[in-house]
Amino acid sequence: MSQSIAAAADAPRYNFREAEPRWQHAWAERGCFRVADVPTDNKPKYYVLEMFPYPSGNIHIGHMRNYVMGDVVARYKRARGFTVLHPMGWDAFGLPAENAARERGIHPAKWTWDNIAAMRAELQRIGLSLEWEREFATCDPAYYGHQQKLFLDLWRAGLAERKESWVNWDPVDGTVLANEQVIDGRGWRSGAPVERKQLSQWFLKITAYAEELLDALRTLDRWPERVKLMQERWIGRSEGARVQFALAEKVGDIAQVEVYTTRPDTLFGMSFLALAPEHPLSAAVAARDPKAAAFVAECRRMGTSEAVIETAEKQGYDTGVRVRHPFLPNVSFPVWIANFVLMEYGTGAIFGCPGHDQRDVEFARKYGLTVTPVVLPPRADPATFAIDDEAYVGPGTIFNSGFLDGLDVEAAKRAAIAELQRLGMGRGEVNWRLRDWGVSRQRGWGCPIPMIRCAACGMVPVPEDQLPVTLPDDAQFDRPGNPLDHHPTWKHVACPQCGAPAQRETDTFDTFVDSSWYFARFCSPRAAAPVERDAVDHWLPVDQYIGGIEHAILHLLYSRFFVRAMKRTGYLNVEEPFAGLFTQGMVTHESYRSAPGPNGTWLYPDEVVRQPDGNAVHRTTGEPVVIGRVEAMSKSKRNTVAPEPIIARYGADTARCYIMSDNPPDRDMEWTEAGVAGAFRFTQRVFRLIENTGAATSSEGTSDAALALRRVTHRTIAAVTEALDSFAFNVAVARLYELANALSDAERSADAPGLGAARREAAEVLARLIAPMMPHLAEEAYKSLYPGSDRLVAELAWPEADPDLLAADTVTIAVQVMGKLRGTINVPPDAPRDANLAAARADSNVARALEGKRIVKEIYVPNRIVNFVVAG
RNA sequence: GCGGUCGUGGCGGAAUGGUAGACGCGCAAGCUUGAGGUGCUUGUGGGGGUAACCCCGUGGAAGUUCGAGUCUUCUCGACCGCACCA
Repeated sequence: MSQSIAAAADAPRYNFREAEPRWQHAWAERGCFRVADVPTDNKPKYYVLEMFPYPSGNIHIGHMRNYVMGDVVARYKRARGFTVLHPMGWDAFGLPAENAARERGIHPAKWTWDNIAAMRAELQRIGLSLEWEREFATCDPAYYGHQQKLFLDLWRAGLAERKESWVNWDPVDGTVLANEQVIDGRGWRSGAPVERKQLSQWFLKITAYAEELLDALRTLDRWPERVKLMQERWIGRSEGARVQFALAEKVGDIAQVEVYTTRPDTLFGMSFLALAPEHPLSAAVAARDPKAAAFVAECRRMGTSEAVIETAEKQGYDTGVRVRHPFLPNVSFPVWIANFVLMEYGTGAIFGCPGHDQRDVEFARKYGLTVTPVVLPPRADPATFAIDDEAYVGPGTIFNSGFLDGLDVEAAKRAAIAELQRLGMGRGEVNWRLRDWGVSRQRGWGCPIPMIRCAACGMVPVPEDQLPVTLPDDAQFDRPGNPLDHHPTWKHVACPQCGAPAQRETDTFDTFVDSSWYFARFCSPRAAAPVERDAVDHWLPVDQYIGGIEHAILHLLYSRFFVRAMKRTGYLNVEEPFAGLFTQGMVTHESYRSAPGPNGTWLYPDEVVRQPDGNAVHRTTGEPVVIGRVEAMSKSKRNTVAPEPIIARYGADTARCYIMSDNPPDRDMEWTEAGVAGAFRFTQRVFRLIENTGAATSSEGTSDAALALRRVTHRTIAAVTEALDSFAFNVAVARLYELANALSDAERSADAPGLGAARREAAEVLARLIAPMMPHLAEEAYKSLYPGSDRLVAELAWPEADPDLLAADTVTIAVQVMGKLRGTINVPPDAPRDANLAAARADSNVARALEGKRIVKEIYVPNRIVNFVVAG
């Protein structure tokens, strides 16, 4: 025993610094991860993709966690017999490159390509099973030229259009923002309060697919429920009615106002009508009423930001105009302009029913408008029921409502709509919260929109033989605004139709366009067309997509739209881009400050040393350090850990192992030095165990010890397989620890017949099962078992569990009395019920618990449990 | 406000309605070592007992069940998303 321990301690250490690059080289040389655009093998396909990175300059731990998860899946599926597509590229357009250009005078292209080179090298050191031959960057004309072609096809198909619209304007970035890019009324990047502004912009008609995008969510059974819910709410279907309200007298040439409502059943509870400040009638009133004009201007200045901050503060202006009630021609109501009415939703006008809408009651109470309840809650008394400051929005019976009286809410909705239709004053309507996708950006580092504005011909598409429209090499980024617009020559071209001097569109696409179809381009990245039909037909949809929850709405919804648009334009024929979606959690870390509160400066983890007592001090000064919260890694709090030094110190496999083993992949993971060290010990231990097994020999035959080890080995195969199938990477690693422990125990037991062979089998299985998580170590360990072989684990099939060895020779049955565990019995599997019950009763502890009691029922679950229900 | 997720040892976490705490970290004792940020052994939910064992225990309360961490209802707490959507 002591001899083998000594041997273990003296065994050479696994030299990952030498081994990891060597195996990476071997995989590349063999082309282990290369597949054809249109494979001719008969193996099933599997497309695994991680959300491609923005080339910011460095790979961070969050990236690494993302790509390692994808790599585990890719390597596992490959071993399971799939032909696996696993590409990587760069989401390379974006603002940081322009900022670098502005601040440091580097051209965005150089900055971006330099970052890509650095990050590619970092990724390669992780040992990911990526097919680098497919790599591309979206800032390459070889990519974005195809995007321009796609856009022109969408435009011809009526899925792209130019329209005047109210936009969210970021005054700091000087650009338009999509609704999705406005967070709490502020620009998602600049953080500046967003203003309302009317501009002519390019839009992609995602609303044309609103219903389909919503309905198809039901088919995405391998998507997280919460992502689907977020999309469902974002698309925002509502059923209601469009109602026309005639003005008592015309304002300008406006004679009526249209309203959208989900509560036509409460029309008799109306007490006012409210308009959005941007509504045409508001403008018409403002044109003749300076006070109204001032109110409208005030609303616009507040933009969306103030409105959010002062959610409770509703403000309105009584225009003096009145509208007639559709069902009560002799009754009219005041028309207000109100800051809480949104022009973008519905018709930009609402009818106010304070009794049954919380916003309306707040508005009515503030301005002294009438409140008439029309829905009577169950068991309420119609004579006394009243609304104070709380609207009643529950179910009930309609009253105070003429022909609707006595109906329940749903029946009244139908009846009201029918009556509106009969009167020609309205109709039922489905409304959507989703708006069209504004894709124009006033930026110089993005894909040019391939359109030309001609004074005579209007908007003219760039002829396809002139694609790609490339960015100028000499754009100047040293002043605010759009560099393409400033450029002396770039935008000046002849109109393709009439030849007259014309101007290019100087806006570029929202970068979300770039990432909305890259997964399709990966199928045939060098094709002369945007995609090669055979390739996308073969590979799409992506079988497993992995990325951050922050893209739950924007990127995923846009991609879902793009697949539909590309299907309509004949590029592909799938319904959805991503059949399976997995959203991984963030990587967090403790934060450190030199002193409590605002006096303390943030310290990097490298500067801090933890003391045995749990306190921390500064590495060089020895000053005490304040340990702060565990939170998302961020540059400002300096609580970041870079993969590079970790890999240099412990090796890629150790980092990979730690990342996968620490906790479930969809939860946030706290990065700790102790955790990495633990994983490092495991990698070294696995190597030593397998190395030591290489020479193990023993007598022929078999023994209990050998059989036991073989059982553990095969159970581990089954358990790891199941864990990997269900994304339970942490459980998979735990099972590998168990196998390593069993192998370690066997190493120390006396030689028994067949044990040497069982150890070799366990060692080989261990080497192959760790491969998805720790691929370099797997190769090195396998090589030590088969020194003469040139097979790579990366090319081997997944081990198969032997069913005979999965079946136990004895099972442990728990014996309960009244549901409480009183003992266990070890019996042969599938033993007869009576024998097991007898054995259970015979257990001394069980017998004691049963003493003096009468058994009234015996619960028996074969191979699992016995439960005696007793009385007395 | 609306919607959702999650509450299990000191910590990360396991657990098809069937032996709660696998596996790891940490900790403790011991062995190895010139040394230990090494290797190894044993122990480690709480309480009681020399022990065999017993009692308690998955945020809280109730329910369904022979049996609940798991299912149902309510409740408390943490986190996330959306938010004047008519």
